[in-house]
Formats: sequence, structure tokens, C-alpha cells
Amino acid sequence: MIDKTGLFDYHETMKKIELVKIFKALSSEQRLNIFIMLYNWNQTTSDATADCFCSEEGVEKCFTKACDCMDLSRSTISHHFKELENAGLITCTRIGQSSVCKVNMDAVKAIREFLE
Amino acid sequence: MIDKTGLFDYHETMKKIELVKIFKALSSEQRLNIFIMLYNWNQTTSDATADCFCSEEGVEKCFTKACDCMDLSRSTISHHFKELENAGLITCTRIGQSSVCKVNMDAVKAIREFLE
DNA sequence: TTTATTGTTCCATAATAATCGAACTTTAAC
DNA sequence: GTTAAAGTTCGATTATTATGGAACAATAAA
Repeated sequence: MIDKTGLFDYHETMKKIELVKIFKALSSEQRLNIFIMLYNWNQTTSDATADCFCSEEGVEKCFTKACDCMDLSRSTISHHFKELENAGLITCTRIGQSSVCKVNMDAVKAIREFLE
Repeated sequence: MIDKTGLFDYHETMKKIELVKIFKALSSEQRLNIFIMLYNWNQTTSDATADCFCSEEGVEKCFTKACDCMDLSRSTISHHFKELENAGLITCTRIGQSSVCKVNMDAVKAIREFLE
């Protein structure tokens, strides 16, 4: 900490900007829903009740599933996924027609560490 | 979890709304600054470099200090403090002229638990 | 090769949030 | 009592975000 407030250190500032992005991404109920959904799916890769394909690599068909679950247009869903991705909370790669999404546990760790 | 997505359980929903409020409160750089400032001050109650009065009860004069640090008007600062308070992240009580603010560690704990 | 599905991008609009100045209340200091 | 300081609230403005429709590209299925 180089000043009274601890607000002006360069690395701290960088970290803070990342954190703001992460918090902003989770500050919409819709996006938090999506995030929790992916988080759960990622953790239950062998869940027979989920009608999406869950592999070690991530979750397929998540866009369509997300649309079904939360009554938003395809394009809005796309925007939300993109924001979660920009914040570093998830990674999406395309396999065939559908996107394979995965929660980035490093980002989750970053928030946790901030709060300690 | 009572459905495939885990999104519709009542208590889960309530918790989620609280979390959204918390994340929203921390999703502005200004408010994150304020929060970190209070957090640091709360933890260094005997910090001689801080020109605020830090007691076991919290941090006094934080509004003025916040104004000095971050080039925002008094009324904007007031709004930001209020939002942190509404999200349950801090508590403010008035003693004399100034507000005594304190970080609510239960809220911090709630986020941490969400991420586990 | 046509058709359907998946997700993206562009564009416009509606909804929210951030910000400030000014008028105000309460407490403290003179 | 008068003046100063700390915060609040109101009202207006500006900036940002959320959203959906339409046109699009890429892949899969027929």
C-alpha cells in the first residue's frame, strides 16, 4: 500500500479493474443464472437429467438450453455469454454447430482471494 | 435442486437476488474503491497515516475522506454509500456530524460461500 | 443442393445507473 | 443566535446497459 487509501498502486488498480469486470458480469440476474447453470452443469458432467451434452471439455448446446430456461432472445443470450467470457468467467469454443462452454475456475479463485 | 437447471427453487432464488445486489454494488469502480477503502480502514484501526478516526465501531469521516480521494461530489458519494448499504455490504450509523461506517463481514462471507 | 439449426453482428429503442447542483436538516463551534 | 460542516434528498441530464429483430455465416441434415 503506497498511499493512505491503498487505491493508487498500479497492480492493485489492474486487479481492481478485473474485479469490476467480474462483478459487473455477475450483477445481472440473467447472467448470474447463466453462470450458475454452467457451473452446475460443469460439476455434474454425468447428470442424466440434464438434456445437454456434458463432457470433460464443457457443456454443449448451452445457448439453446439457456434460451429455453430464461425467455430471452437468442441475440440477448449471445450478448450475455460474451460478457461472461470477456470478464474471464467462462470460456466458449465452438464444436460443430454448438458452443462448448466452461467455467473458468481461476476467475472464481480470484474473487475468493479478494475476499480474504 | 428441483429442476434440471437449478434455477427455480425458492430459497435459491432469494439467495440469488441478494447476490445480484451485492455484485451490482461492487460492479462500479467507484463503489469498489469505497468498499476497499473501508475494508482496509476497518482492518487497520490503529493506522497512524489515516486521517480519519478509526474505532472498533467503524470508520468516521469516511464521506469527506472519500470525496477527497475520488473526485466525486458529495451527493454522488452519498448515493454510492447508500447502495453499498442497501446491498448489505456495509452499515452506517451517524455519530455527531459524521457517519461511522463498517464493513459487514457476513455479506463478504456470503459471496465467499457462493463461490465454493 | 436445399433446408434447418446454431450462434453472431448491426442497429435501434427502452430501461437503468451515474452524476451534479441546489436546497435542505442536523449537529457542532463561535 | 450565527456560522460552518456533514450528509441527504430532489430534479435534471448524461452515459451505460439490456433487449430484440433482422440480416448474416457456418455447419449439419434432408
